[in-house]
Amino acid sequence: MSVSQFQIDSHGRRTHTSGELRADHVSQHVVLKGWVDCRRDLGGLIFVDLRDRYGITQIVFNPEHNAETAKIAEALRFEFVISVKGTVREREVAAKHANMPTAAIEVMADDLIILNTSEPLPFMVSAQESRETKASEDLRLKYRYLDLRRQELKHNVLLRHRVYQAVRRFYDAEDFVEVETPVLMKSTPEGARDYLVPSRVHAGKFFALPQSPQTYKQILMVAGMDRYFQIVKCFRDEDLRADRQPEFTQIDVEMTFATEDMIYDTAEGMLAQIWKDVKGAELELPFPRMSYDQAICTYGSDKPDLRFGMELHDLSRTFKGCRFRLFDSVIEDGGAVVAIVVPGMGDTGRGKMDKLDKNIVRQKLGARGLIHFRLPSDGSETVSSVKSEVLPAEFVNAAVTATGASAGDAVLVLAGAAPKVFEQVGDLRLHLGRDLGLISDSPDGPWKFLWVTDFPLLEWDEDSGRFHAMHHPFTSPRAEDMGKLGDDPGSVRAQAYDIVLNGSEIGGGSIRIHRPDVQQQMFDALGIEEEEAQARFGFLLDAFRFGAPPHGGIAFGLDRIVMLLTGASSLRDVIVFPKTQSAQEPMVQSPDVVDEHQLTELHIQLLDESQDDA
RNA sequence: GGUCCGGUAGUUCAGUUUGGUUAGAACGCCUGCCUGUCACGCAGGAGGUCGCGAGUUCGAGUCUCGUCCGGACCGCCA
Repeated sequence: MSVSQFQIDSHGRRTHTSGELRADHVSQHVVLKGWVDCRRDLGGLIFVDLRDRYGITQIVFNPEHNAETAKIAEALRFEFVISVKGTVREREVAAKHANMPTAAIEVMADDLIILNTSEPLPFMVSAQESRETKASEDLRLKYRYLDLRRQELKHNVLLRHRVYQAVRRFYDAEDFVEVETPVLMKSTPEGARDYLVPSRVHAGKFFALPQSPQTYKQILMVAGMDRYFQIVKCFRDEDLRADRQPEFTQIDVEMTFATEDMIYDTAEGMLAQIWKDVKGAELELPFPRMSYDQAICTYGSDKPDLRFGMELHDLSRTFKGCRFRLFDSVIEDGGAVVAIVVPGMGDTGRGKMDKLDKNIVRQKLGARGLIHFRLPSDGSETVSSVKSEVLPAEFVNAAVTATGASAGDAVLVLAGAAPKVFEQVGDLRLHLGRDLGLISDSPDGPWKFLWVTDFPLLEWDEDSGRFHAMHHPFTSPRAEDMGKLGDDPGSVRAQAYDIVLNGSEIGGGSIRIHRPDVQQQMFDALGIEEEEAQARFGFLLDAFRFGAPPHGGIAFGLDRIVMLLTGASSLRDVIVFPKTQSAQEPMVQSPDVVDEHQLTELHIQLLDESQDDA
């Protein structure tokens, strides 16, 4: 029989999936349907691993059992779609993959129907190959439907599904209302760049895809919805990273009459639900909290990775008046001298240290240069990278004491302007943590959650010469700092918080402003003119005039959460059809050009390429 | 916008340092043999615009310039 011949599926519906047959199914007659994961043709006997979403079952074709069926089976190749009618039986020889759930049995085929054939594959899909594919990501994205058949990606998709369900179950039980907010909204060019959608009906006007449903969810609070959540796509037209996609999914939450503690409780409850449902893990609640200032001073980051120690030490006082010019000048200018203690680095040679200095500290971190004190493990005298004539030994020893370093450790020191030098040492800490194998990205944890609280409300932007909202312009200042908004905006703390997991920011939120006068003060501090504020956010200011309740909320990066749960190294592995780093989608090849006609309808005229530089 | 790495058979790579015969390997594909495999085995075969374009050279996969694509990072991401 020719393979190309059209086959009618006379087997009827499948009786089982390829993942569920066990020893107690033996001697049952079954119908299985799925893909040929692989085929082992021994000349007479043919073994086929039949795969579907649920698992793999071994099918045996034996010419002595049914010659005609065995003959058809010779034509089977990778990824053919087949229907098999047969009898479950115990395996004569123990399976080599005894850990496979269906390893105890096989199906002796009585009949085989080839439902569809497959051309030779651009890359291997079969289970053995798929644990760690060698295919380039480019190719995998182009043939994403094949990539998604692989164990790893299939697992990620299914896990992501369980996360959605856990989230919905939790919020529903907590009386939250799921509401869909518009995807076509208006551009609010504060922050990230918007994706714009031209309006056909209104010449020269544009919708924008939401960077977040922020203003809508606040208005839902004004509307009395009380508790809202949504699993929602958000869009940002910025450059991509391994953990950044132009369209991504948020778990968006807002609560009326919320305090920070109420938000923390609910968020912790939701995360605990996810971890319980997906990992069977009980998270320890509540999560620890740390202020933004403390995070920067202790870890040099607003998203500290607590999976390992190596905290920062501010040695500015220790080195005060040390006569080492670099330290003295930095301290005099209000900068800081910051150190970390690296265990096991006390015997590291000068060459390696210089390499670290050159390749990492100077090139990658852009810092001024690494100073180090090594404490050999044999307890001999501390070796300083700076000669004692230049930096007296008493100061080196004081530094060693202050950091608590002991034999076998190295003390690494950077000096520079604060807070930048803290961040640089923080990056160095992360680099070394990874380098020394102190960080494990295993999907089994450990899970180190942390709330980072008391973020600054504003940050100074050198380029535009004005303050920017660190979170967003609707974030409420702390009540006690409200008075400083006018004279000393830089020192105002916000009621804003981030939730950090293993050094990744997986969510953030704030208590919002709910009074028009405070919102106006905030716009003033941001240098947004009244007219402009009215044009951009008038609808929100209006809403605040009609009994807006106090409210606050949080949004989680669902993709990042799934990425951490799966141990994936890239967001692209947990998104079914992701964009490449250049924000394109290789399978459908978007974005793409459109007809002149379509453009005309949208009142759009393209600039000449040559005018691009203008 | 910038820095760095990569692009050679359907796929993953070697070959580029030092330019020189017919560009190799593994997997996949095709043919034949093979009745207990599970990375099945054995034998044979087909398969290449060395990303693209210019340049240097007697001669370029290899050197130079440009360009496109992919990736990591910086800037950017309220």
